[in-house]
Amino acid sequence: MPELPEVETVRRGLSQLIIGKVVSGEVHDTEKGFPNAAHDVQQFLIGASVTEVRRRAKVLMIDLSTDYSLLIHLKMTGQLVFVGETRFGAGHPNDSLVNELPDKSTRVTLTFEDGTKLFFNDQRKFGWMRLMPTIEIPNISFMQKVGPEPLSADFTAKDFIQRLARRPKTNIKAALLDQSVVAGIGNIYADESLWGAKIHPTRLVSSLTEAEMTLLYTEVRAVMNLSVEKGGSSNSTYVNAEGKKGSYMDFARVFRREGLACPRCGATIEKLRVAGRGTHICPVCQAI
DNA sequence: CACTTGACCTGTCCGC
DNA sequence: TGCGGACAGGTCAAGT
Repeated sequence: MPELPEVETVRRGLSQLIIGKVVSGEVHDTEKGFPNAAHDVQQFLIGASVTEVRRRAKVLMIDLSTDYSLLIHLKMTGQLVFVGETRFGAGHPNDSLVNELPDKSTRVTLTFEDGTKLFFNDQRKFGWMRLMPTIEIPNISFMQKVGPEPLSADFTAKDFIQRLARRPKTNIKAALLDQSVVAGIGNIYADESLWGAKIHPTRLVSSLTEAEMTLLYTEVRAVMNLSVEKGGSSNSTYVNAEGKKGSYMDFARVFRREGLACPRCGATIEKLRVAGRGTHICPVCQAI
């Protein structure tokens, strides 16, 4: 899925596109994609207007005037695509989506009173959308355990080091992917950050020096900030709220670049398996 | 308890 | 061209 930069890109897009819109009675869903009781949908979604679009870690929250929210996790292949038939001109990438959506991956379709639509698509069906009272969001188990936002101004290197210290016997890649340590890092940005800090992904957290962890903190933030700026990374399924792809992969230094030259030292990038995930490294820069 | 591994799904790509 | 297996940006439950 979409990691923090991709979800943030979707959030920014949706903020521009759907705040103030009113959900009409035309809501289509599948049991898997939208498992809320029908009476909740009727009472708290239909007729509600969108007041805010928020993000915490990789979870999106669409707040409604009924004091309910739609919570959405895109997991690996989820998309939230807004289609406004009159909003985009001919030739705009969104234009073709008017006729392409819904498709077989569409799990939920929301229609607004002005005729525009929001599609929740998910090829692999790992993602979810859930309607719940806004005030109860902080109580769900994920929100209780999720770590700090890595790009927030008050997240410091000291915080990062202290939180890593809670997982001393695991490898650093698994620790970065652990959402209770820091929120929002996924497979792409874990690899990119470790390359930036010249740390081998199988190194145990307890073996890292303070200087290495401080550098890793800087790299995590730099990589995430760059990706947010570039609209995230796109493989085959990720698109933003307007159905467009992000360009971070043009800037990736190791992720999915196995067999190519390391941009720093020229050695050949390798792919291995760490923490059950495909992992990309420069064997020279990131020697154990 | 801390940590690792499978399961959840569908689609695509790669080797035989 | 067909078929089997591995793999894909995440998270949780079950296993050691």
